[in-house]
Amino acid sequence: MTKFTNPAIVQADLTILLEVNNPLYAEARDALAAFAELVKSPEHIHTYKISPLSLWNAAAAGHSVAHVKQTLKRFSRYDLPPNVLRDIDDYMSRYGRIKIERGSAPTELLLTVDDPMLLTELIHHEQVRDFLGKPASDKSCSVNAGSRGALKQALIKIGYPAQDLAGYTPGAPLPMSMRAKTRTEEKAFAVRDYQRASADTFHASGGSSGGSGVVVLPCGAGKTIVGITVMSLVQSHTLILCPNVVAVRQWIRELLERTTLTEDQVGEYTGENKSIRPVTVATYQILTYRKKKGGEFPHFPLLNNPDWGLIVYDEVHLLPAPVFRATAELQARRRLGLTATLVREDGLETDVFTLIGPKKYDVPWKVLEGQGWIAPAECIEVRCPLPGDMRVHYAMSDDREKFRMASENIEKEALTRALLERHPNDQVLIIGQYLNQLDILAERFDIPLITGKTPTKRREELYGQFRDGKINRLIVSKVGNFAVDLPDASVMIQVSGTFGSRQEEAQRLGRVLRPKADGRGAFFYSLVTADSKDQDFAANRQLFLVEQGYRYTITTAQELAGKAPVPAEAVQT
DNA sequence: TAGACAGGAA
DNA sequence: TGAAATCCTGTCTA
Repeated sequence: MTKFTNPAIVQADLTILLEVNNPLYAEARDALAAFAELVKSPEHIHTYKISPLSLWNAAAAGHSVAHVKQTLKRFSRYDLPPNVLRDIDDYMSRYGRIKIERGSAPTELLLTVDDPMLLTELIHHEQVRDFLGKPASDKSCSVNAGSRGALKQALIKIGYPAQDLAGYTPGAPLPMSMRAKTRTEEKAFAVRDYQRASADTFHASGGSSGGSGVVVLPCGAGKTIVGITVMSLVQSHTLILCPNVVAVRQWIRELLERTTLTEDQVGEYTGENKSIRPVTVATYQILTYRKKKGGEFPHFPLLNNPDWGLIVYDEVHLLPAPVFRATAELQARRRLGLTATLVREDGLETDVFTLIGPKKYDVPWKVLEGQGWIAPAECIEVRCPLPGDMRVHYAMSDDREKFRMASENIEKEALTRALLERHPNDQVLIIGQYLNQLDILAERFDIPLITGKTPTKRREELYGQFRDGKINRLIVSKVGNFAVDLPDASVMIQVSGTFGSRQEEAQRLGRVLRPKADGRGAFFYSLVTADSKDQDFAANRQLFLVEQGYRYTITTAQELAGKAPVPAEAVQT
């Protein structure tokens, strides 16, 4: 059936074109998010892509083939191309055809399939056969000891993701529960509905299939609480891995504040402090540390400690490759990945899916905004041209130089000045990629600058002043991407960003999303050089946020000069 | 014995 | 694609 008012055009190459200025746009966007990925988001028509992985994630989340097809039909303008229906059938039905289950002997694992032919194929497949033992029946076959992770990786590589139902080792028991009030301040706190729901879904979904996977929530939505709630469900010794030391300390603080765990039960395992306790919080880096290139990993035994019944991967999108490899060996432990943006720019999404687990739960950021858990935000891309005398030079430069020139465009200085004047009383963070550029801005506007070289003491001092409102402007370099202790602001001005990292943009927006006491919205300005590499990469950076329901207003310096800032509530889509 | 700092890694 | 940040360890100083 053809319905010309529908917003989507589904193409035979598994891409979907979605018309933005259509009454059904928002509904279609939210429905597509379950099984397609946004790849381009120019003003009028957005492009989504259906991939095998996006379909498997959907299947793992419990969406049926019929549901996916139905969704496409509902929003599609034209009849669906027959091959698209076939591909959806084909890919999605593969999820669940191969299962890994517990055998009759305690440690035995079985690979089972729905069709003897498939088993024959696998037993003879070059990339798979080494992980398999003797056939147990015409539909099952033993799995070589220790090959659970490697087998799953090999299977997904040949297009057959395995459903892992073999369950988990319980780990050493650890009775613990959440407190009703925080420990030191005795403030009452309750686990929010979506936090409870993500923990329950992770822990319980489908019986033995529960217990490994990823929960996706924006910064400030309380991912730590999700982790802690899961711990209180699992009740076993737990290893928590974090991207940096500040995050390690934060976890420890939260654990002590919000659970019945005591100091002697929670340990820090970092360069500074190496205590292993029933709950141990470590950095990724200490695991990947090697004395010299190609040497051994002296801290790996921490991972293999048989007591862990649960391993939590904080910011799983930052997981380094060697930890992946180690995780392949840990498939019998429950694994919880936490992240604000599941996307990885290095294409290791498949490894996350296979070795940590499928996406178990996510809530579009806009939904949390609607419930008041995060502040409404307006995203504005402000474009400015290169100065006239730079254009010839720009035209003659190679791509690398072009990006740098466009990023450091001197016109951004005037633009920043205009934006600062526009927000005289707000807490404003300026964030950028190049120290040179930030140095110049810091000097021009007399604003303190924090970079990687700034000693911790000075950082804390400035963060503190900013938090108390003693200063209301701060310039930060890439430190701002990772610093969990960065204070909240209501306005962020991004003067330059990396090549096109979607997760970076999301993390940065997350910084201004904490709900404001007066209920006002936040502003996220991204300064971009018009018609340049900068503009191309900015478009890529925005993808994840557009997928989450944010709309970027594109404007110019001149347009901006004429308008007063609009409260974000008034411009919500 | 804590803190500061340099150097190497990924 | 490149720049910048982080972490861990070892060494030196107070």
